[in-house]
Order: sequence, then C-alpha cells, then structure tokens
Amino acid sequence: MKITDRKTEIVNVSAKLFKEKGYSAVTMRDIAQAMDIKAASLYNHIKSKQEILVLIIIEIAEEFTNVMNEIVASEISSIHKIERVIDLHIDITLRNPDALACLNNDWMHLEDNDLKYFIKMRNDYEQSFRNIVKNGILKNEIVNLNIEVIIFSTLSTLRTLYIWYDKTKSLNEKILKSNMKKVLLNGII
Amino acid sequence: MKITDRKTEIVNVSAKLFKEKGYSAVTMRDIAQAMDIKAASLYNHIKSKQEILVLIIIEIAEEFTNVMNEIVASEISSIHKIERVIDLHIDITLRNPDALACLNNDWMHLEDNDLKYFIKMRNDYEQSFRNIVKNGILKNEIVNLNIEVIIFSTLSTLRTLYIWYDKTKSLNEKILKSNMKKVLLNGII
DNA sequence: ATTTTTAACTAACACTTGTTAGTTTGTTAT
DNA sequence: ATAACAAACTAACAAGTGTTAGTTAAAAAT
Repeated sequence: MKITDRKTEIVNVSAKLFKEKGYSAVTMRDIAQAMDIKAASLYNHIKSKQEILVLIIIEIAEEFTNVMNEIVASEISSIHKIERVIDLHIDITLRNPDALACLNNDWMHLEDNDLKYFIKMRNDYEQSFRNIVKNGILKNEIVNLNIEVIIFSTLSTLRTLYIWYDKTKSLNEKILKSNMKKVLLNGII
Repeated sequence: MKITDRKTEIVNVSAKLFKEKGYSAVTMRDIAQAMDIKAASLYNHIKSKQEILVLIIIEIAEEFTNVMNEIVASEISSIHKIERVIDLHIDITLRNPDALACLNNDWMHLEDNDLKYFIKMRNDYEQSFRNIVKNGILKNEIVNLNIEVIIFSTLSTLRTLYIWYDKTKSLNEKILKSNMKKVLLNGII
C-alpha cells in the first residue's frame, strides 16, 4: 500500500471541488476530469459518491470529538480550555481547509446512520463547549452575558476560519493563534 | 398587483428549501411540490431556476451595500460605526434568515453579471469594514491586533447568525443586539 | 356578453446524473 | 513464463434534470 493511494487522492481532489461548488453541484465526471481519468474509473477505488463525502467528513468530525473530550477531561481553567479549543480549530483548519469547508457546508447530504452519527457528534461537541463556558461563568472567569451569544459568536468564528485560509497563510501559525485568542477572549476595544 | 403575489411566494418557498439543502440539491419539482402545484406551472411566474436565486440574493446584498455606505458616510466614532454594522446584520437576519443562508451558501451559483456584481458588492463591503477598523486602530479606539483577524472574527460571527436564528428567537431583539455588541467589542473575559 | 388574462395542467424534450458491465493494459508476485 | 492484480478504458442504462409547447378553466376587464 502506497503512502497516499489512489483512494486518498480521490478524497482530496473531491474535497477541493466540494469546497468550491458544494457536494450536489460536483459530478463524478468533474472529479474524474480533475484527476485526468474517466468517471467510471473512479469506481475501481470508491464505492459511491456518497462514500467520498463520508470519508471527508466523518474522520475530521471524529478528530474534533476526540480532542474535545480530552480538553473537557483535563484539569485546567475554563479560559485555558477555551484556548485549547481555539488551537484545535486552527490546527485542523491549517491542515485540511477543504475538508472543513465540506464538513461545514455539505454535512446535510450525509445519509442515514452517517447523518445521525454526525449530528450526534456535533450536538455533543456544542454541549461540551457550552459546559466549559457555563463553568467559566460560575467561577467568574467569564463574563456573565447570555451564554448562547457567547457560544455562537466564538464557534461561528472558529468554524468558518477556512474561508479566510488564504489570508491567514500570510500570518504564521503562532501569531494567528495568539491574535485569535486575544480577539475572542478580550474583544477588540 | 397583490401584496405578496405568486412570484414572491415562489421566491420565499425556494429560499427556505435552498437553506435546507442548497441550491443545486433543490429541484424545480421540489419547489413545485412545496407549493402544491406542478413544476411546469412555476414558469408562469418565473423565467428560470437561476432567476429565483438572483431574486433571493441580489436584493439583500444591495441592502447590505446601501446601509454600509450610509454608515461609512456618517460622522460617528469607529466603535459606533461597528455597532451600527452589528445592528444591520441582526436586523436583516431576523427579518429574512432564509435568504441570508442562501446568500452565504449559494452565491457561487450565480452566473455571469450577477456573479460579478455580487462579488464586487461583497468585496466593497469588506473593504468598507476594513477601513472602519483601520481608522479605529489609528485613533486608538480599537486594539492594535492583526486587522484581518479582527475583521474576520467579527464578520464571520455576523454572517452566520442565521444558523442560530432558532435559538436567538427566545431572546428579544434588543437584548440580542446589546449582548452581541458586548461580546464582539469587549470579549468574553 | 365577450374578450383577455391568470395560473394551473399534461406531455414531452434534450441533457445530465450516478452507476454497472465487460474489456484492456501494464505491473507485480509466483 | 505465468498467473494475479490494479487501474484504466468504452459503452450503456435507468432515473432525474430544467425547460418548452400546447391546452384548459376560472377570474377580471372590456
């Protein structure tokens, strides 16, 4: 087995195309053309178009879930936990922006068990974050504003980082992380 | 001409469907079914599927553009300008969340001149916001962090508000606006 | 009362979609 | 040298796509 086999290539090429036009607008012929082969040849490596979507989304969703569980279990302050969540999002965004775009925009095209599984992971993830913030407010580490506003303003920024990937490429990773923490935690005034 | 004629109905129904599954995944038969008519009947009112998308997106994009131009021209502090931008996003989100979702996710399916026009409005809008922030930093009203980080953390939160529409419905508009300003401007610590 | 308009319909079109079957070719293992 | 495999190909299909043409029935305008 080669390090990046043909199947992985298909997944990566597809993620890029899905990012640009969305899952439904990308055809198997589009994917094939981007790889310089015919559409039917794709089926030597993958089972269906849907399988490509699953491979792109589920793996990365599981990574978010696993690291979030580590963060929740760790014995650090709420602020520090949030900082680790920020790092997590930036890490994954820098490593795989195409897959993240796909996860954000095309998750609803997952089917059956994959869809259920994804939604459960997403709900659990949000609930974990909510608990971190809730604890932070209780311990007076975090300001006592409406908790949903805090959660969605933070998460929506982190989730859509991939859109700004091109611009953030000019910043290095460390500076991006420290600036992001200051902006999200201390505000801009 | 009735207050909401059949064409407007089609646009509204379509926006809702586009929000759920994306422009490409929604068929004319889907739209027709949601209106309890046959697909061919839609063409008594609209020219094409593409026209529906244009009607949904361009009007709302122009509203953003117009109000942003007013804000830029007004003689108020940078902070106050940003607060007015926050109000603008919340106003439009509460009034028309479906269209906003569509604008955010499906703008790339606009064609030719509509696509060019939209991209120009979007770039101009971002540039206007960038200038507001830049001025704020110069006048020491805003903290001197990387300007792109400030811009995208603020705008990405405002742009994806529609996702949280259901949850924000429990808050009233005034509280949502004041909480959002505090979180975005002063941070959460 | 007659014409025009509105808004629905049925039927069909040309094209695109994801996918399958069967075949071919070059590479790897025996 | 031979067998097995990997990965491409051509050809085709059944279903679904946006859209057009022509028709019909009720409402509005004359």
